[in-house]
Amino acid sequence: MTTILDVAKSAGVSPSTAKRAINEPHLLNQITLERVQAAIQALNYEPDRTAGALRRGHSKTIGLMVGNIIEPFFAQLTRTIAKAVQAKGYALIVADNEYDTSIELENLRMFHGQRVSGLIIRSAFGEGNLEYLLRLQEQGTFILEIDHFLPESGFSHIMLDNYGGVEMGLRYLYSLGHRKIAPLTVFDTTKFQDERAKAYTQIMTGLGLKIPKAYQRSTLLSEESAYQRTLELLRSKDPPTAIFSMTGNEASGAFRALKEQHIRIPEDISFLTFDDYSWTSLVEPPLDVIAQPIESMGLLAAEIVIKAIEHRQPVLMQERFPSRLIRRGSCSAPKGY
Amino acid sequence: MTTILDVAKSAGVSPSTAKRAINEPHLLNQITLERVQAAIQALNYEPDRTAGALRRGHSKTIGLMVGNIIEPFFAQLTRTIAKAVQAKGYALIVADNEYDTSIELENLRMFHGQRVSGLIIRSAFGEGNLEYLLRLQEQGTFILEIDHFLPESGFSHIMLDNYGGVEMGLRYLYSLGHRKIAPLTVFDTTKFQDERAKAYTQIMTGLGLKIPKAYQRSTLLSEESAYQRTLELLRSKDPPTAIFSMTGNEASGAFRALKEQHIRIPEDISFLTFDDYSWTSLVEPPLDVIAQPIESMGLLAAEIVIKAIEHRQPVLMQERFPSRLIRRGSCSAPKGY
DNA sequence: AACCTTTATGGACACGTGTCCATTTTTAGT
DNA sequence: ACTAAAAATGGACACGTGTCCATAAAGGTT
Repeated sequence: MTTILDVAKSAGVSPSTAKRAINEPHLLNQITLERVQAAIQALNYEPDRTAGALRRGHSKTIGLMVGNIIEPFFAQLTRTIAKAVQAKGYALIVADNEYDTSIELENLRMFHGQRVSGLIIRSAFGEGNLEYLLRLQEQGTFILEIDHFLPESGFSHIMLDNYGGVEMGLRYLYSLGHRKIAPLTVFDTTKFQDERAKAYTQIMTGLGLKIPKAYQRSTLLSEESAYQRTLELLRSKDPPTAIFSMTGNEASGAFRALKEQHIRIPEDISFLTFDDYSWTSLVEPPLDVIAQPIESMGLLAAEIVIKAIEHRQPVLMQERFPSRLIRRGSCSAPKGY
Repeated sequence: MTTILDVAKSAGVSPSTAKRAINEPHLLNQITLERVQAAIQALNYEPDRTAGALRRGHSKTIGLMVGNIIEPFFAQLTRTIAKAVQAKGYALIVADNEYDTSIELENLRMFHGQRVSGLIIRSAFGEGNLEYLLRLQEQGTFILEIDHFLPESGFSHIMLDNYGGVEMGLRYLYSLGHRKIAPLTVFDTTKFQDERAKAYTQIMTGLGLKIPKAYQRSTLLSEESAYQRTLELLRSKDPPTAIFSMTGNEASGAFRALKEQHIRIPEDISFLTFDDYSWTSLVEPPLDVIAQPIESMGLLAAEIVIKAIEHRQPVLMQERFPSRLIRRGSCSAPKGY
């Protein structure tokens, strides 16, 4: 493996000078600089980032932990962040926690071992790893939560305006005449309540609507779980006139169930979901969705993290992004309204 | 940052002994082992993998370069591989080349700098970076191509049996009575021909069918490109009776175009595509697809790479996976057959 | 020419681990 | 009790870089 020493020898300069050609080229005499650059080229020299990481104390690497890379929300986030941090000379290490605290811990250990410079995390529910995260932060790793945050952590975070999104959705359905609106979401009993579930409860109450027990059972952010839940809702003795899915992932399971049961949308039931996934405009009818500005969130996340690392001051930024309602035809007035 | 020296001191043993508690615990006296483990726990010690990487010469890190992480095929591959390599103590660094050779080169440099132990790559078209890859290999990085390979590279690879898949699809459409079958795919003019495009040409010819010039224009593996291409096909004076999309990505654009033009499937045109993406069963009609065993391919990829790294012998494995035809109702006999 | 400043270059060292070899302690065999 | 072998532990060093400080050369001022 060629090192900077080989480059220096080949260019006839000292190792220090050779390194400067890479890190502080403006300090070098033009002629010297070119000679070193030629040597780098000729030897195909590429600085060993593992050595740099050891010396520096962190690896110019960003850890990204998401719920599940397969979900388009996370896939797009991953792509945006990967590109943005690479442009700044950082590499992206990805892992997913499958919404499971113990898997998350495994991955946090791995990130710790890799001495990641920063960490962007969509943490699993529960406070399980807060302690570990705080320790990481203490050791100088900048931590940014995204899409979800632990209320007591005090980390920077980037979030959708979940309350606003749910409110927009519920008011929309309400204005169409719906009163029996069932959510597909996670009702967490711990203090780390899902924001959308909480907003649903608050806003429904604010609208003077009551929430039957049957609506408050959780799904698990999974397709299968939402599929089952939807079947249950349809079978209940007082079925909803509208279903409001809080994630695109759940929407897919719910839509499958509705289709299988030959429920007509929106004639029999109205359907609204978070996340403007590309399939939502391909199905019949195309779905009304609440779209998240995923790319903007990813770009800001990358920017904040890099800035915090390079300025090495404790940055605190907690940002909310607005969502957008896209109407395509899956919601209408309920029957007999 | 606590190091193994701190652990050793705290446990009252030498650094060598402390390290052995992690790397070769079977060599230690039970009592000593427990004492060291207690110290590790108490100090929250996590080995610095950047230091290990420097000493070892590679970073126990796998680089994964895909075309575009957003495509479900790559997202699922990423997830499967990430999980599998993490289980073996490796971290996964991801990057996508956007099917662009120069972006790919950037990322290869980054992987090189990170001293990745192995590299799994879905290379961009063209031979642009073959030289760089060969140099990486020479320096001890194991390289595995996936989904696509450069014929002259001699790297290990994991591929779908593309010929078999295309043949299965074409024979299926042929047996239904179709003779005018238009493909959505990349017709590459270089020697690095896309396997599916090549197979299409060969098999159509073998079936005694001729391929109009209009069918041989490329799409770019993108939704938008496939959308435009489909519109063109519909407008042509002798439109096809069946469309065969060679990737799930293109299928989405094509389906959108067909829907927009109010083309009935399969009454007006039959539609078949590679990739069993989850939306394909949600649309009307549900689509016939040729499914790839993505998870099996990912698992084998991870296994081969890790094995090659740990045995550090030059492994050569070139493996083909069969695809599977799933019929759901988007193909039928052409009109008037 | 003497001095100071600026520009350009060189050298020493530490980061935390893995590897290799040396040394000490224990066990087994007689 | 003595020796050889096995088990357990210890120590020295190198990996390639970034950082800090030292030195040399060039330019400017009096």
